[in-house]
Amino acid sequence: MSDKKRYLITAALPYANGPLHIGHLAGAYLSADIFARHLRLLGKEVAFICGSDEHGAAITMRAKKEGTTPQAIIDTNHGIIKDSFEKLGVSFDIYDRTSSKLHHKTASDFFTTLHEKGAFEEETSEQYYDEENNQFLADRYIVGTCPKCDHEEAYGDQCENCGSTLSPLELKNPTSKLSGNTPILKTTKHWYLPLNKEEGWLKDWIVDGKGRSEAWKKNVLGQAKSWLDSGLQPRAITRDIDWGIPVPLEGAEGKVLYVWFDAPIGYISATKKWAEENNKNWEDYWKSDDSSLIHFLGKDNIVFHSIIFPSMLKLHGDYILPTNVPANEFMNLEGQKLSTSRNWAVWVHEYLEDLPNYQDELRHTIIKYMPETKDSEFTWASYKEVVDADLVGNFANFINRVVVLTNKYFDGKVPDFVANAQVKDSKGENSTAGAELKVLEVKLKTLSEYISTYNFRSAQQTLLEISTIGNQFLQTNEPWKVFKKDKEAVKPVMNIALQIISALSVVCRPFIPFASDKMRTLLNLKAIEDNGEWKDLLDILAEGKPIIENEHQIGKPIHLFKRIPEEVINSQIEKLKNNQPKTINYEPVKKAIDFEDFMKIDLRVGTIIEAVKVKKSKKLLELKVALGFEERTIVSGIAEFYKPEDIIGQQVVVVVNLAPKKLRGVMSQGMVLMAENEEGKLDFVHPSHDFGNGFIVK
RNA sequence: UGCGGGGUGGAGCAGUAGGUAGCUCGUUGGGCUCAUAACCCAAAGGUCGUAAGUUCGAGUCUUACCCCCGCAACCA
Repeated sequence: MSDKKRYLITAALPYANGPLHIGHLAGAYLSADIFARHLRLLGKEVAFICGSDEHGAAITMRAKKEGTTPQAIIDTNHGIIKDSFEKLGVSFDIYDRTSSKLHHKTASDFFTTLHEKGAFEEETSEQYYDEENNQFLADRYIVGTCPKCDHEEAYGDQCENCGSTLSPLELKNPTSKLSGNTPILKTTKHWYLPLNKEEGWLKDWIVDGKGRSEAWKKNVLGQAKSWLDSGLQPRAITRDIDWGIPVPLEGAEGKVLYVWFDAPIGYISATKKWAEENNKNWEDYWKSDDSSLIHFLGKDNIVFHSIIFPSMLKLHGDYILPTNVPANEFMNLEGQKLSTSRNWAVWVHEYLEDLPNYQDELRHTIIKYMPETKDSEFTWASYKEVVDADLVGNFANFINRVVVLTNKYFDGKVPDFVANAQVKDSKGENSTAGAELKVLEVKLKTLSEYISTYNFRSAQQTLLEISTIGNQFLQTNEPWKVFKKDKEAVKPVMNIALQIISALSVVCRPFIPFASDKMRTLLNLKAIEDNGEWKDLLDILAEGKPIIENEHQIGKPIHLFKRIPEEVINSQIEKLKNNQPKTINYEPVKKAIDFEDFMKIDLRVGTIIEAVKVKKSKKLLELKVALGFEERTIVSGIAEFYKPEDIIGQQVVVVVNLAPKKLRGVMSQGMVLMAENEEGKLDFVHPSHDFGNGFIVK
């Protein structure tokens, strides 16, 4: 860890078009929270910044679809998200929003400064415009016929049939996905950030590590490098929509800053607001070499935080560059990708409602399975397993044992610490109280080191090792046996055990803050103010002194955690499976065609007689279809839904006069008709009774 | 197709700078009874995706291939 005086920690701004789910927590917020809490406990100056990202076309479209306003959408979601973070104990110093006045001004000024420095390029071009919706169309909202392979549903940026990269202007018969109409061409002017000019120093900085004080994670470097290697392109930073921050230039009416330009500036405006409210100077955090800037995010945001935002900061001047960009990969849920549209997620606000006061349990499980190096998975079964084993059996049980024994034998008073008193260590070897305190000190340092180097899973494991050692320590010393014959000999044992749980009450805080508070109450110790308590602990231990004083009176035993009943996880799994997609987007009806056009298509009934998977492809099956008068080889993209052996004998409808087309090296002579539902699942279209082959369908 | 990540005992994962293969859960046996049927000890179980190469020595480096996941659609 770069040992700086001040730390500016950001977590990616959640997009306010939906609530928060566990994937978000796993991606950025819990790691950031652990990191920030740890630094505060070490007595560092910390600003932990986040807020809602509230601009962008997706929000306006959602508003249109739901018949409401963008403002209403962001107000609702900002409220839910903010509340979820608070209740879960994510300790932002400020959770701001990009629709705020201050942010508008900050982003606007930032743009102006860059513009005055001549950092942008202007370019006028023709773009498709949907007259019904009064807006320019993003590439993905235009479909048409591919100029290369005549596939009829190519997108504005790419044809999924032949894989070629396209521009919307190349498409034949372009159609707006919004209205189904043919869009018109309009000229429009946009400002571009010429990232290609920044390549030089970015390479030095990212690839060679020039001017960086910390090693970056492998996945982050990999992503950033691949962007650099493929050559950076100028990126448009303005858009023709009416929701966002107006471009502060003459002749730019009706244009706004593109969200990814305005969003990261949100970190700056939020810092300003926080500084104002707390009597601090925001520039100390953003413009001083004493400060370390660390961006936490999920992998989809790597390019913005490693390349684009640093370029913006550098071009603006005065700003420091990020020390590190610790990005996590993605978390899956019960074997499947999290998906907002399919409602396949554990929503944080729903979790908090269903399982109130189980915040630490969720935090612990997500940290345990945090996708630090690769995608990981959350299952309710593992949630129960981890809570029962780690939190109940190991952690809380150890604390409970100590508290019960102390109450039983010494009326809840801490017996005296004697440094050279004889005790057994966790392995059963002879040791002294002082030596055992050293063992604890070493563990605390290891734990601290892991957090500082972004190894949060290892850190959590180290935390649990401390209570494991505690459990072993009790086992080898057997105070319940010894007490019967030698009360004095039990005193140093219980003292050490109490030292350990006192330390735990502090160092567990970044992970399970609610338990930390309960432990302080239970032990009758001063409430933690997140201000150097961990450092104090290490200082005391370094002097060989005990953490909790002799004769200190602790409270009565309580259960910090409870086992998760089987019914709870069953009902959660049930709930997940019953979730239906909330909205269905029906494809717009295509343009009318003549009867003659329709009759050009020759459809026939056939039967699949052979099926094998096409090598090197995941979607394609090579089928042999009997059509009566002949047999055809047809390649069909159904491998994800059907096993080859299961579809032999299946009757199908085939387009027999479609021009042959080579797919993955196999010539396909026709097309099997399939119905596709909103999840993209495919099913055969076929006669409802066994029918001969080769007959016409009309 | 381009790019990123990965393939390690039954399951889920660690393996940092090449030198006896670790952890959690599960399984089996034992111990303890202070504790939330929690805790502690021990055992069984792996040719580290495949093939070749570098090396005295490779899970760890090189090359080829096979397989899985993700990003290339403003969902961390």
